[in-house]
Amino acid sequence: MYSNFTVDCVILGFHEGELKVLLAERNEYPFKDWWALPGFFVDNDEEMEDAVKRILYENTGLKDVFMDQLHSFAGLKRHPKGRILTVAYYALVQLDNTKLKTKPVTNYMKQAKWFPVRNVPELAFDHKQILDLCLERLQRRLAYKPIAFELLPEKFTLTQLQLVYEGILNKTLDKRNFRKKMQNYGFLKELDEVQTGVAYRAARLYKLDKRKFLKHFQNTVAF
Amino acid sequence: MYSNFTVDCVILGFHEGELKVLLAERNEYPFKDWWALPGFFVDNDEEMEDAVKRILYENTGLKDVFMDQLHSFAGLKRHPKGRILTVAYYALVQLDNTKLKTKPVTNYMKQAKWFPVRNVPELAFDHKQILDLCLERLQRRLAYKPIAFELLPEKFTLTQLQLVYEGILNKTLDKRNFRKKMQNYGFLKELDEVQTGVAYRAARLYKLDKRKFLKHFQNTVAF
DNA sequence: TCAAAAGTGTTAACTTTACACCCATGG
DNA sequence: CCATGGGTGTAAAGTTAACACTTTTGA
Repeated sequence: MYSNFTVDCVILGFHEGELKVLLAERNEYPFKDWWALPGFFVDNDEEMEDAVKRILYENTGLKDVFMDQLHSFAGLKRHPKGRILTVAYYALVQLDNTKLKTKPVTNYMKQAKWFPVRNVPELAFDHKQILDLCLERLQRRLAYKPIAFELLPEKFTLTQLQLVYEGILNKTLDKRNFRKKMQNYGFLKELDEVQTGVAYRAARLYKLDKRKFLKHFQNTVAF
Repeated sequence: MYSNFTVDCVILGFHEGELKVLLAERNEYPFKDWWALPGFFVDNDEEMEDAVKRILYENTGLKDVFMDQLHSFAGLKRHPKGRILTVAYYALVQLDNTKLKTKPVTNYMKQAKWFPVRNVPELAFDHKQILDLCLERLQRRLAYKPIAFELLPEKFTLTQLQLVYEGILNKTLDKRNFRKKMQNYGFLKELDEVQTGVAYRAARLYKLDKRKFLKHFQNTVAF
């Protein structure tokens, strides 16, 4: 039994040097055949976060991902059938090649597909607005939440980390300054391992020390 | 005709060197006689922001105040009668002595009263959680939204401004450093006026140049 | 041996922090 | 003339920004 409100998910991954968002092609009116953020009604006896997890699983096959609430939208005209309140979330997944193939298992959508966040097709409802808000928030939260790390595998190189920062901030950064700053924070653990399978000099791998990260940023506000 | 969701408002003002929140004493079950954030069901044909404005007006007699959405709460157990989704907002008002007297005009509450934000009575529902989240958000947003200025009259002294910053950040700041920094930003207009009615040297008055403020902070993110 | 990306240091500009006294005013 | 808060500068420490070349590796 469905409640009267929905959740919509901005599911983000990082692939080929780009930030990507998972969109679903709708198979239902209104906006049939349009691309939209994955979302659906929350069940009556279901916690909102569990609905987000369910939608995430239905669309990507993934569980246990980082998520955070974004904003709620309840405009009287946002849905042609009358006001439907939606609570927007974002979720960050570790996209590798094995996870690129999506397999939507519901019948209210035809397919799901990853798009570069700054090059999406026209979206249903107010979903473009939701996506834009999400990107703006990520830029701010990047400074005090482990957002970049949730988009990367457990072990990563500094170049990969820099590319994620650049993708979210939508600008290029200086390599030396970036590495110096990251290493000075003290929450990166340098591993005794290097990349494998590359045709050039293999880069050192690092891990996030989440305890130190959170400690570092828990009280970071202006002044 | 009411919709099935509510808005709850963290209404904040600044008075006597302290950040204060307006609380309402409930006159209805559940939580009859408890203090709570002002809030109510949104009407079916009413925009959510208009509901917030309505509640604000009912509780304070004020219109045209700064407000912003905070977060939505939809826990299955947050309301004893079953899940009721609420969208929490905060609103910032310019509290002067003429506005301190509150006059709730609804019958679902007995009275409204201003409390220091860090010394509130036990609150109904999950309202303490909402208030705490609000204070945390304000600390972050203070750095890039004109929050402090919305709590002050149009013309204010630098000491008043510093007190607001201190109230929100919940710590004391160095007077010289604060003034230097604020004046360097360049968004304060120094007026040719000074305070009146004080028994000591009158302080210079300033105004916010909102255009310059927004320009200054529109692109402020880490790196 | 070449192509590709890894890795590395210094300097100048700017920002932040710490700190204490004299001044102007009204009562 | 005194109590109260208004107003002001400097130096040291820390952070950010700009900038280019050598090294390692696998194919």
